[in-house]
Formats: sequence, structure tokens, C-alpha cells
Amino acid sequence: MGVDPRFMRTFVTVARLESFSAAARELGYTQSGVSQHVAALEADLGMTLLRRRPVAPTEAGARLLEHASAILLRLDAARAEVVRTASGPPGRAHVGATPLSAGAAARALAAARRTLPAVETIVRVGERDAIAVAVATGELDAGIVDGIAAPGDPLRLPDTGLPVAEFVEEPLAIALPPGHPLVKRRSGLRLEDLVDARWIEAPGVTTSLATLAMHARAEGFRPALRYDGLDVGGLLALVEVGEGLALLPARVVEHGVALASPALVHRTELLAPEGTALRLAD
Amino acid sequence: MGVDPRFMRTFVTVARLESFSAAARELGYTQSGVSQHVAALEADLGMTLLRRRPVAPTEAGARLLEHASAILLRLDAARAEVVRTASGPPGRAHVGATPLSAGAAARALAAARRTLPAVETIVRVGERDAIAVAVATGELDAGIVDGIAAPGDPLRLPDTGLPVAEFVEEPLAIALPPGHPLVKRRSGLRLEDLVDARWIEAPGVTTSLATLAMHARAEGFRPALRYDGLDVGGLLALVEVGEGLALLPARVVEHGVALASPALVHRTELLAPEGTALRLAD
DNA sequence: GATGATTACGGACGCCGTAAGCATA
DNA sequence: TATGCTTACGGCGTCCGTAATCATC
Repeated sequence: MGVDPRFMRTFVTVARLESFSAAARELGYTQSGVSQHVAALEADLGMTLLRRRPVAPTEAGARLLEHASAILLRLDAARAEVVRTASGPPGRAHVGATPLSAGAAARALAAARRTLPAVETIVRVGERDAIAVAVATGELDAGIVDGIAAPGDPLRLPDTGLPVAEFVEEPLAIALPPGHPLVKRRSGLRLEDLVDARWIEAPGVTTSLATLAMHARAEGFRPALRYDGLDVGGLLALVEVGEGLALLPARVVEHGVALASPALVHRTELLAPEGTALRLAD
Repeated sequence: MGVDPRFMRTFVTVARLESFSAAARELGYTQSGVSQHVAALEADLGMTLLRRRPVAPTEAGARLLEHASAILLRLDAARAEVVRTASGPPGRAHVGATPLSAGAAARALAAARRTLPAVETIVRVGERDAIAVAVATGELDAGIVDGIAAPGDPLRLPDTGLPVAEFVEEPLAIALPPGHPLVKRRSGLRLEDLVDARWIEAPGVTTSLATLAMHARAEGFRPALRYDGLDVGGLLALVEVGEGLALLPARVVEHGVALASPALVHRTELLAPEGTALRLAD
């Protein structure tokens, strides 16, 4: 009846590794134990969740998987937040940042240095959701992430219950190669006008084209090229040689055209438990 | 180490009822069992979660509470969604609707009647989050809810993993008493211009003033009057006699002024598991 | 036949009720 | 003193490992 969350943990591991025995190794159980975990889940729900040999989720198992990882994440977040209340003054400041917010992270740390004692400090640059998860689970003490959103709207992050401590919104611009006819055009461009343009998919740096399409409420936005780097310079270089366009905060775009005003903004959020010493304000 | 989710369930119940024995009665345990549940949680997390006599959450307990209800909801939603995959063709159509979307619900049902067999049908009108939760946990088969949002943005609902099957967006208007100087003004009004107006807080019908303030990115919006009804007519009547203003879909507003265009829209969403026969389209 | 999942079984642990103890209003 | 939470203890169910069985590539 109660369904131990560890069973779900083994279930998602088995599904990910597509193997009972591999999951057993990873989790420190025996092959038999893993089998029993899955069997218990299946008995509790009254249906088979995995097809065996090859191991693959059934229809029901696939549905459970979507929920299971979210639940496990939130469980970890809950534990982390509770134990955080017990810890005294911070002896460390491990901060995560997305590439476009690394500058903001640096300034925030510098400002905090004035009041903070000399604690061990680490800055880690990574993908947005990964940073949010790391902060929620207590692996990091604060995170600064960015993305595009409607004005006033929080970023769409994995559901961890983590509060947005602060945020800053900036105008967006479409980065273009220098000399492009649209550069420095008087009036701003609407995103919908550029569905058929050659876009660069750079999920590590800026919003993926899929979410961009959702905000523009338009189909299309097919990637001409994919950039897997975690830095803005590389992406801008690709734009400059004409490989494609990218939507970025106007601040970092040298050659480009502003986005028609209030539809979308670039948003930088500070994710941290209450009482953080960091400030985004400039 | 594993923490049975039932422990969290008892924990939130104890916190809600502020009593171990009352929680025991409600959950069908003995007083001793409840005590042991809480003790197990406290032991697992290594800190006390509740102060006794009077029963009140500690700092750590309060943090846990925020997560616990979300986790329990998602657990119920996961179970409901998995068992739904097993159920064959629907033998019933229990549909929930918020007051402002009851009309849309009626039309959707009428349209579905053409293809659907004569199944038992119930329409329940209720508060927005309650309907979302009921659909997620399988209590209802579909829900139609409404609220205000930025164009293209989904409504902010409790995190259940439930997909938005369909949605419709409409312009908003500020309902005014007839003869009000602003009625039928040429240009639309911005929300920020009306922070100091007399607003009616009607959480059962339209968005609460708190979320309204968040979208307008402005403080203020203090309620002049609170309306606890679940119907639009009563709210409009209050507006008409000059008790205050309300933000509503333009469709239902007879005397009023349109909202300056693209900032906010009224959004109606169909919440249902995949494969629903309902359609919002008109 | 080898790899890998399931079933059988036993020890240990954990859940929960009964009943006694203890603290606070 | 009474109400209400905690602790002691015992039965039963559950978890998980070892080992044997079964199935699939």
C-alpha cells in the first residue's frame, strides 16, 4: 500500500539502464532485490511496468516514469531544505551559473565578499536545469540561471519548490552576422517573422528552439546547426560567420536587431534558499 | 533511510489538525502509531519537526510541510495516471469546471455527445486548483479551468504533471459600473494605472489580487471587498453598484474598458489525460 | 550454454497495536 | 487530575540476501 520510494528509485534506474542486473550494481542491491522491488511496485499498482528481455517500459511504466523522477527530485529537495535549516552560518559558497549569467554570478560574489567571511568558494558553470536541481538538492548553495520568458514570468524550471530569491529582466536581441541587412534596423523584429530563418540550436547557452517556438506560438524554428558548447563566444562566432541566428540578451549582441518590445525578455534568476547573502542587483 | 510516504502523510495531517490523536482518528491509526510515524521522520532527518503541546511545526517542519503536500499530490497523481492506462473505454464523464469556464464545459460536452455513447455525466463547478487536483488524482476525468496569464503561457497550477490538452485565449477587460467615465474608452488601460482603484477580491471567480499584482509587477491592489461566491453574476452585480472593479474576460463584461493589448490574456485550459474526447474549440 | 530475470526460503528489521509511563494544561 | 504524547514490548508483515530455477539470446 505504501510503496517505498526506494522502489521507484530502482524502477527508474532499471528503466534507464535497461537492465535489472546493471541497476543492482549501481544501487548496491543484488539482482534478486531489484527484481523484487519491481515486482512489489507492479503488485501494488496491479499491472506490469516493464517488459523483460529486452527491458523496456510498458505503457503504464512510461507514465509512471514521467512522475517518478519528479517525485524523487522533490523528495531529495525536501530533505536538503530541511537539513539546511539545521546548518549554522555557511562555511562554503558553492555557486552554479549558466554561461550567460556567469558575469552576474561574478559580480554577485564580489559584492557579497564585503560582508561575507572568507569562505571556500567555487563557481560551476553548467546547464540550466542541472544547476536548478543541484541547488535544490543542496549540492550547490545558490544558482544563477537565465532564459527567456514573458515579462514578469518566472523561468520554467524543474519543480523543486525552490524560491526565486531575485531576478533581473533585460531586452532581447537577435544576433546577426555583421553587415546583415536587418542589423540596427529601426523598428524591432517579431519572432514570428523569423520562423523560417536559419537558427542555431544551442541548448547549453540559450533557450532551445522548441521552447522558443512555444513562446512565439509558431511552428517551424528548425535548427540549421547545433552548438553543444557552454560558452557565448563560440555561439557568437558561429553567428558572425553566417551559420545561423541566435536569440540572446541585447547586452551581449554586437551586431543584431532588437526584439519587438514587450513580448519576451531575457530573465536572470537567483535561486537560493531564503537568507542568501547574494544579490543580483547592480 | 527510505522514509515511507505514509509517514509524511501523517505528518501533514498532524500539522493540519495540530493534534496527534485527531490525526490518528482521521487516518485510522492509534495515537501511538502516529507518534511513532513522526518520531521515525524526525529520526530519519535528525531533527525535531514538531513542537508538542501545543502541536506546532518547527522551522524545519515548516520547510518540510511545503514539500510534503506537493510530493503526496504527485504520488496520488502518478498512481491515478498509471491505473488510467488500464481502464478501457470510459464508462463515465465526470467533468469539473471553474465558474467562468462552465459555459465552455457545457459546449464541449454537447459536442462530445455526438461521438460519445450515453455515459453517466456529471459537471462539478469548483475552485481552480481543487479541480486540477481532482483531475490529476483521477477523481474527475477532465477539467476546464481558467485564469489570467501572459499570452502563450500556461496557467500556474499545482504541479501534477497533467498535460494541458487544449487552451483558448481571450482578451481581458476591466468591469466597471455603467456610466463610469472610463467605460468604452478608446485606448486600452494598463493594469498598473489602476493599482489604487477599489478592487473586488473574488478568488472563487477570478484571479486573486495577489497574482494580479505579480503580473502587473506592481504593489498595491488592496481589496475593497471580498466576494466568496462561485458565480460571475454576483460579482458583476457588485461591480455594477459601484462596490469595486474586477478583471474578467471581455466576453462577460458589458460595461468596461479593454486591457491594453498584449500584456495579459484570459486563458481557458482543458486538463485531461491524453486521448480525451473533449474539445474546447468553438 | 551463458547471461540474466524469477522464485524459494530464511534471517533481520520495521510497522503498528496494546498497555504502561510521563508531561503539561 | 485529565488529556495527550511517548516509551516498552510483542506479533506480524516486509525487505533483502543466498541459492536454486527458469527463460531467452
